[in-house]
Amino acid sequence: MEITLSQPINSEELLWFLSRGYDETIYKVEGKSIYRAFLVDNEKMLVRITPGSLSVKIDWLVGQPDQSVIDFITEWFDLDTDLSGFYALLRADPVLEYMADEYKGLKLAGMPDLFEALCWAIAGQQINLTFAYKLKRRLVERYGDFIDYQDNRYYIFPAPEVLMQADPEELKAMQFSGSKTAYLIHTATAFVDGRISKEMLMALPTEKQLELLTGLKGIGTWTANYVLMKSLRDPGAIPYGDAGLLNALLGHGIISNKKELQDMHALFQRFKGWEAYLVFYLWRSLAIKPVV
DNA sequence: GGCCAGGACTCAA
DNA sequence: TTGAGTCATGGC
Repeated sequence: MEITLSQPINSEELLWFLSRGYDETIYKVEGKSIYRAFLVDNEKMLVRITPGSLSVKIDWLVGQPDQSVIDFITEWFDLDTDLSGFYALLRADPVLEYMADEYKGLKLAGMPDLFEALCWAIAGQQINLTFAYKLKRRLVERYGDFIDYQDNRYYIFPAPEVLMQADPEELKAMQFSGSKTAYLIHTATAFVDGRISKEMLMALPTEKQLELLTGLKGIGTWTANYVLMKSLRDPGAIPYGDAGLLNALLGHGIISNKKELQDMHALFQRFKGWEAYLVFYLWRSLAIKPVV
């Protein structure tokens, strides 16, 4: 089946971003397609997603076409958002205007699954991304379900019910720190207890969302905003303090050191309503070469 | 070997 | 509310 788009997307940029040299566990990019397994009503599915310019092709390799998977993919790649407002702001900025052409049509790749987004953020706190992906792989391979298909194994992110009961010693043996171990189990427990869910968050205003998230152990300002950006798709979310963000701002000469952030705040002020996209594009700019 | 990594916590002042 | 110390381990 195919999703028809009203705005063209940059599928090459998307595929490149999704596979940008890290060892991702939860999906596989091969050629011009993305492979990902899903669990829908206890049924495991495997799809091949092939983004074009004005359409996204989805093939069910295992299972039957399912609307919830289509919705997930639409959200994952932010297919419905029109970026023209963002590009108008970029073009008005002498330092960042190049992004409007160079990354044109690049959609913010999100993480629709809130639990996965939180776990990923916890795993990635304060460590380099290469190591963070290693931790994620160990976690998913140990606790996640999977589908075997043509010599490949496709993993599904573990459910909170499973992670809640993980043995802390086992997590530590996978090189999760004591803190990360505790945070992961606390977070999984909060999901199982019904203290947090994506639906719950979606019904709240931003301040209450941040309050609920940062009320969980291990979820600080950075993580809370990170998941608002990647999972709730709050266009105004900014992961304050993010190391990559600060480095990108330094690289572009927008700030001159990591402690004086007035110019960063002024920049975001100008990008009201597109802050999350600005962060995503700044992250994107880190990936190939530092822009000096 | 030292600094940094897509931080958060606790505790003191 | 701000700052220092702590956790914890790999990557470069």
